[in-house]
Amino acid sequence: MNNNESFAEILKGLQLKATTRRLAVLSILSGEQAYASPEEIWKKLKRKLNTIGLPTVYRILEELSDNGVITKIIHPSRQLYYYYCGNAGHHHHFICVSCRKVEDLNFCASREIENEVSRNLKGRVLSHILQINGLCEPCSRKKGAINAF
Amino acid sequence: MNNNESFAEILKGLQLKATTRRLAVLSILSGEQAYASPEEIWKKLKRKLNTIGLPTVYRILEELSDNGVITKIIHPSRQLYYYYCGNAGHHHHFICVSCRKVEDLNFCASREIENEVSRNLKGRVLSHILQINGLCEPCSRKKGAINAF
DNA sequence: TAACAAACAGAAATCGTTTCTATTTGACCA
DNA sequence: TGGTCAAATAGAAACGATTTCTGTTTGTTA
Repeated sequence: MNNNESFAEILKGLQLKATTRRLAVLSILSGEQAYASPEEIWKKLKRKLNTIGLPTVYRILEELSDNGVITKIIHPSRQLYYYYCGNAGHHHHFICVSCRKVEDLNFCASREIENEVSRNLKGRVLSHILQINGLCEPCSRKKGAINAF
Repeated sequence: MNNNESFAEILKGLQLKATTRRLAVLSILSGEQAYASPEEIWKKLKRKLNTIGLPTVYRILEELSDNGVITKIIHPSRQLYYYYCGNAGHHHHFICVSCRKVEDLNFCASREIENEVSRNLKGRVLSHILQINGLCEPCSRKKGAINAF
C-alpha cells in the first residue's frame, strides 16, 4: 500500500481528508494508461467499493483537478476526460476525430502565450488549453470518417 | 440590404437555402462585437422575427460552424460561444475567469503544432483549439474571484 | 473513545442540447 | 406567375451530463 500512503500525503497537503473514495479515485487514475470520463471512472470504482455515487466521483475529480493533481481536458463531443499528471508534467493533447484516441504532445507554447497576453492584453494567465484535433496515423490511412464531429 | 445579398451568396455557395432565419443569424453575428451563446443569439433573433425556435438556432450555428463561416469556441463553463470570422482570420482567445470577457489574441502556434504532430505522431492536423484562461487587466486589479470556475 | 466537521449516498433537479413530427417555406420549373 | 417538392422550421418532448439537496456516515483530532 505504498501508493495509498503517498496519495494520503498528497491529500493531506491539500487539506483534504484521506477518504476511501478519494484514495480509490487516485489509485484508479494513476493506473490509467489513457483518459477516462467521470462515468468510466465511476464504473471501475464500483468494482472496488461496495457503494459509490456518481456525484461523489464528479466532486472528487473536480477537487483534484482544481488542485492540479489531475488534469481535465475537453473532448470535442463535450464529455470531460481526466488523466493523472502527478509526475508527467504539463503537456497537450492530440485527439483523433475518427477513433477518438487521445495522444500526448510534448509541445507547449506557454512562454509565447505568456508574452502575448502580458504585452498586448496586460492580463494574467492562469491556465491554458491547447488541443489538436486531427487524424491519427492509422485513421489517416483509412477513408471517410473525417466529419465524425 | 447589401449584407443580406452577400450572406445569401455565402449560403448559396454552401448549397444552403437563403432562409430568413439563416440570414438573420448571419446578420446578428456579423454585428456582434464579441461572442455570444446560442441562447443569447436566440433572444436577439426573437426581437427581429416573430417566431424562431432555439433548436433552429442551434442547427443553424452548427451548419455555419461546420462550413467555416463562423467559429465555435469552448468556454470553460462549457457553454459554446460563436463568433463571426468571415474576414478576421484564424486566431485564439483569452477568457477572463472573473468577468468572462473574451479577447482576441494574435498568437497562433499552428506551425509548431503541425511540425510536432507530423514528426512524432505521424498524424494529420485538422483543427486546433488554443484557449487561455486568466484575469483581464481590470479584473487582475481587483481582489478575489479567481476561482470563478 | 467522543465529538464534530467533512464527506458521502441516493434521489431529484437542472440545464444545455438534440430529436421527433407535423407544418411551412424557398427554389426551381412549367 | 403559380405549382411542386424537398429542405427548413416550430414546438413539444426527450436526452444526458452534471449539480444540488438532505439525511446519514466517516475520518480526524483531542
